[in-house]
Amino acid sequence: MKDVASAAGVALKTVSRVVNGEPGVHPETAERVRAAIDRLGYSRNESARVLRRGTTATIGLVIEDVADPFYAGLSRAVETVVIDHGCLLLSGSSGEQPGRERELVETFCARRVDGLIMVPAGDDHTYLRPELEAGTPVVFADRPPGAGIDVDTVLSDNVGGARQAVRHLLSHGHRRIAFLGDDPAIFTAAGRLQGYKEELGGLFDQRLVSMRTPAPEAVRAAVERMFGLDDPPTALFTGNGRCTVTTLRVLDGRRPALVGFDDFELADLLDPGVSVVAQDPSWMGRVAAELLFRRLRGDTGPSEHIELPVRLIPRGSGELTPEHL
Amino acid sequence: MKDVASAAGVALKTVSRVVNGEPGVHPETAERVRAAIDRLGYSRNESARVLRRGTTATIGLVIEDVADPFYAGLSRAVETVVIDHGCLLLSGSSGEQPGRERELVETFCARRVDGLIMVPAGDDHTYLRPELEAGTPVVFADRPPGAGIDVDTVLSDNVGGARQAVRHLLSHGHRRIAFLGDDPAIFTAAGRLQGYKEELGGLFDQRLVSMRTPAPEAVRAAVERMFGLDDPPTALFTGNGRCTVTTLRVLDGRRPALVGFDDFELADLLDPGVSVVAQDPSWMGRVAAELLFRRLRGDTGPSEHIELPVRLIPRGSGELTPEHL
DNA sequence: GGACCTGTAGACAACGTTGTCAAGAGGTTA
DNA sequence: TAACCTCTTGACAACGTTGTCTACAGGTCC
Repeated sequence: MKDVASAAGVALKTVSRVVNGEPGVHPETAERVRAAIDRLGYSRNESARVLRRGTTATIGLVIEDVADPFYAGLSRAVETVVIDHGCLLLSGSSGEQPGRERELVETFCARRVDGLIMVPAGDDHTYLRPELEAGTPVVFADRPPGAGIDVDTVLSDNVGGARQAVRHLLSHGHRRIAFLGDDPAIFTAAGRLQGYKEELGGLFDQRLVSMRTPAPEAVRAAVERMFGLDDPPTALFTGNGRCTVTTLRVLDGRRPALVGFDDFELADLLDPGVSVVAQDPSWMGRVAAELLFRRLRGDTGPSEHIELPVRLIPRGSGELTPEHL
Repeated sequence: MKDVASAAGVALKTVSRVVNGEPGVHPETAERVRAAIDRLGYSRNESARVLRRGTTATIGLVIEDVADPFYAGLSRAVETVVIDHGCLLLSGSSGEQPGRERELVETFCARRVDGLIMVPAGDDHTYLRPELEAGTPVVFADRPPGAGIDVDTVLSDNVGGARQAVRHLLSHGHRRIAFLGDDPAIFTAAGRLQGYKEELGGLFDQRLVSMRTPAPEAVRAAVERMFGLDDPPTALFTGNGRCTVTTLRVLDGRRPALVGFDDFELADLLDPGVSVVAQDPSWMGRVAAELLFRRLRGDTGPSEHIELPVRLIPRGSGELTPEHL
């Protein structure tokens, strides 16, 4: 900028004014400055600007894994909103490790992001307190913060969605409905288990429940165990996209009725089509990002807790009856 | 930092030394400083550090769309390498729009990213010249830069992969093999078309080729047209993941042999399993990122042009014979 | 002609770091 | 005792912006 100024024969501040489109510069002078800028290939140093202005126009996003389609969709939506607001997105994947989550958040904060959107991996977020007190808005998506932290949150209706899935299977005559879910330490998994239990009521049977990381071997073992029972399940409810896909792989010819939580590409092309309780990751991302920008615009109302509805999409697998087996 | 210094009763510079783990600070003093840091919840302002040091420890990544599984996988791999090097990742999706690509790159450069990895959307990258001359390393992934720009590039073997696919279908007795690809303005699509033509030789028939954005209606129209011919195709080669999936959707009962470029989740669960020529997006991301960091460590050798091999995975659909129809 | 605008331009400090240099305390060597 | 070294510490400038304040020229109003 200094070079541009001397090249154009004006003061530093005048260049600054031109670059920022501030008024009070003679058109002719501005033209001369712009010419010098082009000639020198100058581009403003954002770090200095940030330092001076105190705002980075950068949002941090912490998710579990960009390579997971659910979070990829969420990311894309967040990114779109962020860019529409003239900001940039720093993102990182926690890989479901609380330590990594915290590292990412702290790194983002050291870089003075204006705001933070996170899908937490851990359940202790007291480390956020200094940032929150410093006024950095934070929005939690998909899962709520741990105890003692109250911030804006955007969740899916996990309990309701699970109840809907189970009700659907019940209405098709099933009484032995198994649940294959993720580790119950994960908020969403716990909520879906709760909905499953609530809707099942007296039909609940602990032997038809398996909650663990959806690794192929673990799921296979659980499925084998359940189908080896005297009264095996006639229907399955799978707790998330990964569980659904893994389960489909290990079913291996068996054709129980099945409803999965989370939609996934090609669910309609399988035979039978896979009925799912669909979340909308883009919607979640958009809502979270917009909430964040409302805070950045100065909204200081009490923290919001939004629950997005989910939608059951029948495609065949969830409409199979016990007689079909 | 100033506050920490006065709280600990030392000079600014001493705090700086402690924060950066520089030697020459008495352990006792350092302890006092660390206590003050904890007490005040201080965290270093990275913007100021960047301004002073001139390096941002930030890498920019421009891709086509994070929500596309191929780019999501690539992103994740890049992110991992970047974080292992103590840097952060700024990312953005161009949505296949050259203008957006350029905006993203320019914004990243204004923020002084240390390096840039990009999947280009446009074919004119002369705008990168000032940055390249300023010494910012850039790596192109998946597609090469436009004319006049010579930088490190990591591509898949598009021509070879297409030849492999076509050879596979030929070897199963097919002579009427259609190609459903993306817009040939896209480098990868053009390369795959070329491989298809080369391998097909005299069997090439323009009527069996459709190259356009894989929108459902367009693909459906192309498929209907081809199957309405007097001598319809007995096999299809689809030019990328999106084309493959869309084609599967519109085939609607017809069962030609099929090989797709790009692997996708669940390809094995469809009936028949979908044979594909698989790229490895993680590998591409990792290679690109490692190349970039080699440049950042000072490697100034001539620009590298890496071509990653692809692998044909037979799953059933590509092994159907014409007689099967 | 003086007071008062308005439009344009520049001087200067400040943002929070870090690199450079200098200085004081204390010990060792000649 | 002087000269020299090491260890620890601090003063200060600089990074490239932008906000604030001031200055000047020219016009308008009384």
